[in-house]
Amino acid sequence: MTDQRAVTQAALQKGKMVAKHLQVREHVLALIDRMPPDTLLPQERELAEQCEVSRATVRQALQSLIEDGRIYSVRGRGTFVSQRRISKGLTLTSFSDDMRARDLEPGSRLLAAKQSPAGDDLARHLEIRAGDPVYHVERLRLADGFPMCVETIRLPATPFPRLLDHDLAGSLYQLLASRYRTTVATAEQHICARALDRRNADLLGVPPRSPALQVRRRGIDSRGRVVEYGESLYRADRYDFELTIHR
Amino acid sequence: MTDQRAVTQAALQKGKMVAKHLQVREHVLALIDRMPPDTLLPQERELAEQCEVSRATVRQALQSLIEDGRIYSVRGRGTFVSQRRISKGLTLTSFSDDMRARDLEPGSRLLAAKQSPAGDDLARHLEIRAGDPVYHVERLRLADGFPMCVETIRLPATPFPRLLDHDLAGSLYQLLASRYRTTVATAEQHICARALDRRNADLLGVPPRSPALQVRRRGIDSRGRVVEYGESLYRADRYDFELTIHR
DNA sequence: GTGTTCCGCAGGTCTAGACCTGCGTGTAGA
DNA sequence: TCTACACGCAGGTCTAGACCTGCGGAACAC
Repeated sequence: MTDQRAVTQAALQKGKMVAKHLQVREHVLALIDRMPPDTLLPQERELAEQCEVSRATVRQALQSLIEDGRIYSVRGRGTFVSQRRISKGLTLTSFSDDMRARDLEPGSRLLAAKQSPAGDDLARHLEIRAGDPVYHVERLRLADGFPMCVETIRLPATPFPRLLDHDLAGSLYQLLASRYRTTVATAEQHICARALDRRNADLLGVPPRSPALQVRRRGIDSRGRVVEYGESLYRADRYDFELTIHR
Repeated sequence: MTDQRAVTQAALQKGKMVAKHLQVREHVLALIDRMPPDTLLPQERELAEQCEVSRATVRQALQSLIEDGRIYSVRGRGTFVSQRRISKGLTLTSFSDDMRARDLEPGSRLLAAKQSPAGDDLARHLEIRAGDPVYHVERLRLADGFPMCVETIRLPATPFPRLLDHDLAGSLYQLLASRYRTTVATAEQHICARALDRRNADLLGVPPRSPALQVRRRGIDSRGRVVEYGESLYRADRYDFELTIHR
């Protein structure tokens, strides 16, 4: 299969082709798209032949789909299409993605953006030293133009020089990824209910003391460094948090 | 490596040996146990030699550790030890377990237990036919003797004959497991904030219109059948929901 | 002093095979 | 009729290689 290889490499160099296991993944996704739950998929050896790749590559693709809950496999029997249950909340998404998944157009209004030294509490959450410089970004997040949540994010300033000079209206996660090569790999979230104070109620356009969903989030990159500590207050009447947990 | 193979197989047959990739995993876990964060691990080819396995097997082990957040890898540089964190996995726990994890003694006061036919809405949630018999169990859940949440659970009656005859003060999940051999394998949860009405506020011992965390949960067993559909209203001042999500 | 280029390191992708093991079924024996 | 065993299917594990690519440092050039 040396020719095949040469073709792949050449294409990859031109940036016009993706890894084979991702191609197989797409192929299988297209297959299961028209299949009812619990339908038997072609066996791994067959898929390998169809896609002209080795079985190991097929297995890599299937593994990723299993992790996504799209398919499941039973030893000795085969691989099957999963029940089509919307399992949102498992994936780590930005506000923008989250809104788009709900068929809403995300928007943003910057309320504040400043830099100041960290207090004891904030330093503990961000795992930095008290007094280290920290960015504070506060935004009113909109869905189809209507207020959805008030979001306050704090980031350690040192790893992200001149962050506040960028456009802060869009996805912060995207900015961190494109400008600073930092991805939030893990997030610890605390969810609780709160009554809105006057200011936040006004911002969200609801009466004071209305209930809100408070999500405190600590974002951690793949190296285990804390990159953000944020707090979001969602309008209770417009937002709920969905998640599916297993075992 | 045919001898090695024969040994492995013989041992596996006797049930005295685990898969090699799991052995490698343990090996690496032992290594990183004495290492500070961001320490460089031996390279994959070296580990393969140390453990006398192929590089693919090493990679399988490392992959599982990356998914667990124990290590991270940087292309072209190597694999490193992650920051040490206690990641409270997204485990499916009962109220009782949940409270014990918070060092609180779980309790319960039965408010209602009855059987009635399912309406359209409830039937849809439980994936049964309208009119099918359904148990309704309402309980005030206590932590160290103080009200923590009001919980309403509905279960299809058919799979659980004489459920209401049992003691309903303890863990319902435990009852389902011990008496009916049914385990909730998956749960879909919707979390939102609510203002408490008069009745529930009284039950929880807070002023009316106080905010509460509402958790609606659909429990599904390993065969994909809906086992329960419940709704819990937690006192916002005493409860928050923690979860860690990975990308 | 400051880019720029080159090179080596180490992880990422992929192959073509081999063998193991759980599961279901079909068939033969009790 | 029912149990037991044999067989085949299909996923699970593993090997020994090959080549790609991002990263960082060193050597070189301006």
